[in-house]
Amino acid sequence: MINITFPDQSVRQYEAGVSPLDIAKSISEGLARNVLAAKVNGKMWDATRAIGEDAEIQLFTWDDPEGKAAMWHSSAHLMAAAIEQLYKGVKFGIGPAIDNGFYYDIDTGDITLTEADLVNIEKKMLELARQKQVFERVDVCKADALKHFQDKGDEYKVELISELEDGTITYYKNGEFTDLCRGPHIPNTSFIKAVKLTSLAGAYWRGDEKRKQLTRVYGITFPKQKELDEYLVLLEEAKKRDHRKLGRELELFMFNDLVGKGLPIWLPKGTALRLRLQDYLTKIQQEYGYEQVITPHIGGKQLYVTSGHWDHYGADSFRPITTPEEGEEYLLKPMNCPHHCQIFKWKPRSYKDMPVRIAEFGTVYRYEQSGELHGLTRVRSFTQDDAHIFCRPDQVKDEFIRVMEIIEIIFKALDFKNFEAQISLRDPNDHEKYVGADENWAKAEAAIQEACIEKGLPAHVEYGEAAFYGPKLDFMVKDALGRKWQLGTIQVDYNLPERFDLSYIGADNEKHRPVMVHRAPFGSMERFVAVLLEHCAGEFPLWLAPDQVIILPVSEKYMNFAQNLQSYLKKSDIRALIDERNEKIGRKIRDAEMKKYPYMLIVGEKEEAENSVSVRRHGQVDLGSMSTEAFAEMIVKQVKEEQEKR
RNA sequence: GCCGAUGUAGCUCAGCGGUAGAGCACUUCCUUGGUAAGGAAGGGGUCGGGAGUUCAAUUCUCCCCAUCGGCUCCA
Repeated sequence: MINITFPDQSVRQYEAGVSPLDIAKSISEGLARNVLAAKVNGKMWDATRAIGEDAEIQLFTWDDPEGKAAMWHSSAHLMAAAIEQLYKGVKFGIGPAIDNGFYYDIDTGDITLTEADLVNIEKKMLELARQKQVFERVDVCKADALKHFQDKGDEYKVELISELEDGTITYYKNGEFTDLCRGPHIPNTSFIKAVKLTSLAGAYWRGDEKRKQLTRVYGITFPKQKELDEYLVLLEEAKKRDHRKLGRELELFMFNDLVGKGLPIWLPKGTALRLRLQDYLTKIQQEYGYEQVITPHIGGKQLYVTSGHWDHYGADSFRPITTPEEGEEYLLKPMNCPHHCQIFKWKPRSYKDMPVRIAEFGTVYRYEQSGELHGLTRVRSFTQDDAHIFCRPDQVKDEFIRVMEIIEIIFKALDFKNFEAQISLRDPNDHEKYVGADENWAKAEAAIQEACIEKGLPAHVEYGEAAFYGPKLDFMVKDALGRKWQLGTIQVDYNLPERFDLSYIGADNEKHRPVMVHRAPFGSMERFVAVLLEHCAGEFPLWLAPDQVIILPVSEKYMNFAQNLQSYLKKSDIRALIDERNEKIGRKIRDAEMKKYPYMLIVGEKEEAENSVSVRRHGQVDLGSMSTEAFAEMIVKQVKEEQEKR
């Protein structure tokens, strides 16, 4: 008999060789029907795999991320099995589970898969799934494994196996399909009830662009058709919220081939929105002791040679701008930090002046690879809500806390309720590859973690993710559809102060090296507006909406009253426009709803007589009428409350 | 940059070896209205660009450009 310990620390006894599935059965039939995988003594384990010794066990169902991973990993095998049957002679790379489903990289040889093939593969997968094929785990020795895949002619698997240690190699077989795999897998294929292959893409073997490009097939599976349907609805919803679509519909921004790819143009309404965001942040930054600056869009090449960016990124950037003058070269600025370093250096700084906080909405230009461009989220020119804080080493923690406060205010005002942080620290095994003194790093890393704890910010630590020049803290928000986006960032930099030989005079009358902190609560205006658009589906908070109110006269007879109303509202800084079209009121309401204006004011005979407005809120029905004064007061109050949601 | 797909009116899209169509939007007229599409008429396209095949190319082929889905990269 062996002792099995459950997550609640209770212990039960079982025969040696019992499987997690057997254990589940002993608890309840229902659980047994749903167990997809398990963790045994900290190792991922098949539900059907025997346990030979005392163990701590955790059972996973579809509701656990681990259960989903097992399901999707098994689905990848199922898809490979289907593809192998449909298309002879294909070779397989790797096929893992991912956040939302799975993929398999396949060398299809002379065959080109198209979207149309995906439907056939889906059908085949469902056919195989219904056969209730068991996933059988087999231990193999390296020599046999190599021989098996060499005979099959699958050089990708051979390469993978040759890198594995003998004695650790396992196959999983389902039906006629055998794959190199460490598992775990679901008990059998019948759990896979609904299949959707989502897309086809090219992917380099092992992510190396010098190697062969394989065809990557993405898919997702579910234990119930209903869940697939729900997932497809979610995808539809995401499509509706696509910021590129909303950006056009709401007339916020545009792109133009003549201007150039990846170069967004902000339209009047988009600009109004962006300026409002900038003003909001500027005001907060003033409270937090920032000084606003403006620097040119280009900088001398030598600036970037000194900063080190030229060596690092110069070859993959926009080419230098030359002038009639021999040897004179400028670069479009890819970041604002070198300029700001010059501002710090411009006059002697005392320890009493620190920290110096220099802020700029700085537009930068980066030559992103053309295939990487995407709406407003990946562009070649964007404006960072940048600031650089030059401080003493003992001030790092306090500065982090202050920046975190700003980010919190911003996120709250924009209704991002869920956010968390990722702390990126050095690779503990290799301190060599980082610049800056070891003790400073240690101090800053500790400061960041303490700051998170003090602010009660949920954060997880990633080792080895720090930049070579310093540790950082990134903010991830979850939007209304539960998607995660990386927005704000705070980064410590030991590199630039060194390269630009920045210093301040300490109390000891000696020169000291300041610590530089880069930070951008929005990240970039472009990216932030994109995320905000998708988060609120274009229904901006009232304070931000480019147009807050639309006045809908019932007929042309009331146009005069509408115009007077508009100017009256303007006195209270309420942004209102009038639908002057010769259309019926029902039509005007419909169109105003589609344009997502927060408030509609219907005005006709009655309103004119009473100097009142009939109010309708976007997405709601008639709210009844109120006096024009009461309406203006209500809007002003609401805007104020939204902005002060701190 | 690489793989694949796409590119037809401002938008969403249909069509096709015989040089274009719908809906919405736009303009004008009629209607002057009360909480999600009133009616009529009209204007608008070198069918992404270039070359080739053909009696004839928006349609077929090739090359470019842009967009989309991925890969890679991200100071």
